[in-house]
Amino acid sequence: MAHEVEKRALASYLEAHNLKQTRQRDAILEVFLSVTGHIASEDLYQRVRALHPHIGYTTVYRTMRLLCDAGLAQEQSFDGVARYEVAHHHHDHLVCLRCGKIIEFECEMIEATQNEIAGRHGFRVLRHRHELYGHCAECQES
Amino acid sequence: MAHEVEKRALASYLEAHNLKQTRQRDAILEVFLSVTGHIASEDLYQRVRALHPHIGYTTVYRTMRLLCDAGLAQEQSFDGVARYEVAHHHHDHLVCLRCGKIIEFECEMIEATQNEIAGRHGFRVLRHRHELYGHCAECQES
DNA sequence: CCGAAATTGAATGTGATTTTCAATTTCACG
DNA sequence: CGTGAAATTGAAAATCACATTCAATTTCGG
Repeated sequence: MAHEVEKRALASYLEAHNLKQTRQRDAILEVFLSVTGHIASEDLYQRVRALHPHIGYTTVYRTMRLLCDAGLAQEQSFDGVARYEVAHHHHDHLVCLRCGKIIEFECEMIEATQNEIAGRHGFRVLRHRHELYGHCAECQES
Repeated sequence: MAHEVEKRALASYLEAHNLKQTRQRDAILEVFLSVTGHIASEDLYQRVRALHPHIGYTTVYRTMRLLCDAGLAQEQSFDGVARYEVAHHHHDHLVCLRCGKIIEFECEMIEATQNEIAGRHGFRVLRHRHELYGHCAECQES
């Protein structure tokens, strides 16, 4: 059985919050972790349903919120629909407007400059979003 | 009569696209330009309605889309509701999560670094969004 | 095994747009 | 000036994506 680490993380989050371990939550976590990249709730629901026809959209939706709270997932939104990705080191995104491809990037210098600018305005930054929209290499050719 | 430049810009956009000059469009442009900062369609509608009770929400909504197409307005969305600001030199935003204050900033170095990163991935950047969310100076005190 | 508490999921609600469509207005042309 | 084809308006209804309700079901500590 894969994803043991994440399953244990979820289990301890559930226990710590008086929540219950359920087949649905297990199944959704499993499917979510098996997906690479950024997936919309609707798409995730379709995938979950393929394996577990009895699981409803609401449960998928609520479980993703739970996984975010538990720190296992992160919500993004590039175009109005919420997408989830497996939580890992902070990064920003390059989004292709034609094919929808998403590339992650990170840059120490930008982060540092950001904080410097915020400080200049007396701001304390809690989070940020930095997205570059354009055309990826392949899409520029066609 | 104020905002002559913008009115002329709208007029030529309308003419170039076989669209028509109407009282509503004039009125909405006038109100929009008189507002400083970032305004939500609903708020703009309220302001327009105060002066022109006969203008409906739909028209305000559609006109803002038109103004965006014409390059006179720009749409932003920090929290799920669309906001419009007068189009001017590109900049990014600092958003206070408590009071909603929005501060604009720009940084040559970040822009340059962005393009450099995109280029490294073969991306051609068309636009971007860069928003820092946190607490402004005043809100940190309370 | 029991039962209080949490969870599920179908149905319904919500809020912000977005579209429909009949009535009205604009404006190029006669 | 009139006309009429094409664009616009706006009240109402539709959409979309997410969020909540609530009765039935499941979980799990004792």
